[in-house]
Amino acid sequence: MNEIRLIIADDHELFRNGLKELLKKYDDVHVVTCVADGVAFFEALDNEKNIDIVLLDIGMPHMDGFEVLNKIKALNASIKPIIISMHDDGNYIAKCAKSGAYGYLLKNTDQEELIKVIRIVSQGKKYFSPSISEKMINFMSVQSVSKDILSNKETEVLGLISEGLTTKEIAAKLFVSSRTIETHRANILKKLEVKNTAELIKKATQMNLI
Amino acid sequence: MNEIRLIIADDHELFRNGLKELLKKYDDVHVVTCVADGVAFFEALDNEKNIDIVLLDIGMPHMDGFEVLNKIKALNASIKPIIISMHDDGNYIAKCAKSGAYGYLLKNTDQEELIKVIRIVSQGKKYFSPSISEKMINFMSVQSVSKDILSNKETEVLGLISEGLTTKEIAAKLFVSSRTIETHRANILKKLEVKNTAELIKKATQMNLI
DNA sequence: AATAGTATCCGTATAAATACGGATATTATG
DNA sequence: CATAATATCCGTATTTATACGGATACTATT
Repeated sequence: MNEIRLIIADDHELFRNGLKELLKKYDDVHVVTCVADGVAFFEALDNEKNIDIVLLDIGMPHMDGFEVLNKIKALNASIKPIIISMHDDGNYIAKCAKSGAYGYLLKNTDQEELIKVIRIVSQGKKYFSPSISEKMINFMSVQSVSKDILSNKETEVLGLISEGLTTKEIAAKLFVSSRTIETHRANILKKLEVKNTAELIKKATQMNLI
Repeated sequence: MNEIRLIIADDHELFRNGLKELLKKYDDVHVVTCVADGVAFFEALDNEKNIDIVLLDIGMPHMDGFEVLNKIKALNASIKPIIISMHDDGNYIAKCAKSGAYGYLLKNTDQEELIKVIRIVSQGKKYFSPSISEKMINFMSVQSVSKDILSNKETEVLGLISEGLTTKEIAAKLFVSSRTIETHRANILKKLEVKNTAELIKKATQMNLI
């Protein structure tokens, strides 16, 4: 029988300890240690090896869950993070998915769900429950209103800008004068209510325009 | 009994007609019309009113599924698109979710799943099956390797750049000389292997850095 | 103690972007 | 048909960004 070794990272002592007690019931799960923030978590990770899973709270002091996720990802560590959050914002969920979370649970999840996700994730599979996925998908589509504020040409120019082409290069590519592209640029900035290229690309990305 | 009125948009005649036949079995579903591409779809939409759902193929000539999705979204139409695709790339799935799809089915889905999704979506709810969601989530986290290539200061500067601040403004904000920020900028461009701000912001977004 | 990485600063120069203001031909749209 | 939006073009001026090359002080790590 392979024991699942996990760490609990949550700044609420009661929750942390409760969770630990609760997991004692399951023979295949061993809570190696509990920590109260991201910094302590990485210290613990240095001492303990062969950790399979971390149950990770998002809202922690010092180094929050997002930072921990990103750092784990950067470290290329084999530990698989499961987020335990109070919030079911699609925003949060999508961020966690992007940052490499293997699961996302709400704090009011029932035990069956919790142990189920732990077991699935311990095998290296990701699991986001249908209701969580739904929240995320809804969020993803919320953004972006109108692709229509930009004209076709403007959209085309925006695409080329985002690829790093300069005004001159774009002009050459589209067989028009640089002044034309400059005008397009100016109009795009105006329409998206931004003041320079950096902000433009950021906003366009958010709006799903490129 | 509320009849579900739907349009089928797919460039493969056999598939289109087969689907239509198949849906005849269900009394609550009425296939209003079938079209072969996006342009024809919008023409049909002009003539027929009260369409609830469109079963939408991604790979169509003239105007493909993505474009149709985006246009529907822009129109703010009440019609709810369900994607029927041959591909289960997380990439495609995520794009569709972003573009407002209400469902995503593979072409080898079984009938039960199809009619189930149609009925769920007809009530205004989105439905992406667990296996489809999983593909998408896996894709989302694939990107981004190292937050570590940038130093702390560089990351900070990058964040401010992405908010549209100029070099001078950033310098003032961080109480250093403009030349320092210029150097940071140059180093960031070098590290991310891009040649200007536009490309920088795009790449940073993809890498989940901002 | 030495090395590597980071943060800070400087000069010179060119290229590119942004801010004004104005104009015409074509295409949609009411 | 008239109006509005679009794509195209132009000038002038200023501000920013990018490309070179070089330097010092601090920190952390070997």
